[in-house]
Amino acid sequence: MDDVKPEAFTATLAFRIGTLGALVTDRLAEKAREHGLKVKHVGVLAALAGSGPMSQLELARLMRVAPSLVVTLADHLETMEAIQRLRDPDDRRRQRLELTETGRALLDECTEAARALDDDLTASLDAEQRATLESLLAAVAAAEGLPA
Amino acid sequence: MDDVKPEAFTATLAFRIGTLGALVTDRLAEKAREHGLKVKHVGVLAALAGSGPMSQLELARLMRVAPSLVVTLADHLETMEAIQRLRDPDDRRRQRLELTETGRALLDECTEAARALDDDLTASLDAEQRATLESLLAAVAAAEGLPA
DNA sequence: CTGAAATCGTTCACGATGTGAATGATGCGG
DNA sequence: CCGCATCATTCACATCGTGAACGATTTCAG
Repeated sequence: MDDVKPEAFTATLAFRIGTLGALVTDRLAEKAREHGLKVKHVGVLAALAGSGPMSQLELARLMRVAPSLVVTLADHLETMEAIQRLRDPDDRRRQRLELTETGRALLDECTEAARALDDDLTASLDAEQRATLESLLAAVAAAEGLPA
Repeated sequence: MDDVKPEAFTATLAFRIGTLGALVTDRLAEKAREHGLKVKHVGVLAALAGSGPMSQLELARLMRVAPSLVVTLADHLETMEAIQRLRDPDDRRRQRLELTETGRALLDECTEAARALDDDLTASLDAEQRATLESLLAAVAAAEGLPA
């Protein structure tokens, strides 16, 4: 007993998900860069597509990010005309962020790129295993209160 | 047909693994900080424990990190007496990094913390689902050439 | 109605993290 | 022995995100 395996730490879920997450995010960043975006920009587009228009503060909470960061993300997306920034007439402190057609198209392209990445990642898995993995990760993500 | 779901991007494996990875790494960082370490320091300890003593360059390649970063990581770990840095007598350019007893103990504590985190993450899963998830992630990680 | 307090977005200075380009020391091949 | 590769180190730098002000607006108590 008490025979601790040397690889115990790297065999941990926390370590595996962490390192895999970093790897995957790097690759996703490359693809997003081809469209002039960072990963978080795509996160904004996805949030707006998934939850509809919202204020910057709502978005900040959803993305678990400082409100000041949303400013710069929205700035860039607005410049690209991927989103519209409208003062909420009912509360003129709020900026209502809304996806444009351009933004939707951009998101679709990034989604396509992400799917291609998925295919690559799961190349060693059969269809059933892949579906299982997706389902289990979705469950864990949901339990942690992550979007979608 | 062609009815694209709004949540298509967030339902992607790439996005899920990426965001989950960030979340998990943050939590792991908190635990590591209690021991005076960053996550990458623990990565160094784990690598040395798993693959045995090695040079800084080997470690840099294993961790997919710039050699200059290994310098500062090793500096800190050496100060804590978690590793030993010995000039390789056969090739005096190399620094042979080796885990000390202190380092081993530190790694064990961090592994324990990671396991606790794992339990938390998989609280909504039964034992079989958790084992399946671990196995599938290990397969994906292995296919991407990640350690352990 | 009015002034105080809260809310939202914005700006800015800053810390934290990691990289790539020099540099110096050492090893190796002709 | 000399030229070149390799390893570790230092350092300047880019990137990323945060938290503390601040101004504009809304809300609410009295």
